[in-house]
Amino acid sequence: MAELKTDVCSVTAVDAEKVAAVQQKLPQESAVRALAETFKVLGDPTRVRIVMALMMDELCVCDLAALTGLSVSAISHQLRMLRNLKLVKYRRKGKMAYYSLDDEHIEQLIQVAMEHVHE
Amino acid sequence: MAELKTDVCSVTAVDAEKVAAVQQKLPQESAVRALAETFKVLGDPTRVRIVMALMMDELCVCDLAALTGLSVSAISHQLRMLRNLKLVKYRRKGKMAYYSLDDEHIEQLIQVAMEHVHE
DNA sequence: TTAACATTTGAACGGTTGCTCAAGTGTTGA
DNA sequence: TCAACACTTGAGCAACCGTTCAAATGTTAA
Repeated sequence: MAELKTDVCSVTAVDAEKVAAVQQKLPQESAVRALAETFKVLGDPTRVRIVMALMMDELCVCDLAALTGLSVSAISHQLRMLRNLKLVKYRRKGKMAYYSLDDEHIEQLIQVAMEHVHE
Repeated sequence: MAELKTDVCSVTAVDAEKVAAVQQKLPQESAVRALAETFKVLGDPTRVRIVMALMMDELCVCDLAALTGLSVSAISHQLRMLRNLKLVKYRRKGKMAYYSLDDEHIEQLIQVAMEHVHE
């Protein structure tokens, strides 16, 4: 009865119409992955602290290290990740690298998530 | 010159005033952790698909398994996580368990994150 | 040029995560 | 009562993550 590629798991209670309708409206693979990546990068306490700190001020790597109590190296690794996902940007001034947020949506995300955790 | 507990990493370029001001405004440990947990649970393609599917319709476990191509067991494990974080709820009807979203903020989060990934 | 320094990078490590498989729970209908 | 079924749960395993440590990069100032 299952027309799709897998009847490996022979589920009989599937509401095929509903599933087909929903499946059609789901964004494609790549969009889902990009969405998950964005959330994942915010899914770590250290990176949340970094982002929230940068919501308040522009800060250099060692400021962030002092703020979090972590090593400069650890912070740099995390900043690279945030940079790759386009959540933060930085400007160089001599030896220093001053980081700030790159996207106004990020503050919104933090805001809405705060409302969720506060029930 | 560093007055705090660790001068392990003897950073000299820290802007102490800025750091102190930001640190004071950062939410406390537990709030940061709760925030990160919320993002982390959305930081996986399978769970994103589940949540987006539930934005469109109420679905049972095997509907979601069919939708994603994963095993019923895998879906159930993920639903437990979403349940624990209060992102989804369910009602029982006989043998079936029908899942739906538990929090209107989740849809907002997905919405805002979509705007971010679409540049 | 050289030393000092802010930052970045790569390797390596323990801990975590997402899946599968097998077994368990509880409901339905014969 | 019993088998079928929808779902849940626990163990186990490979892949991934966040940190540290050591080394590299690139800038400043002597």
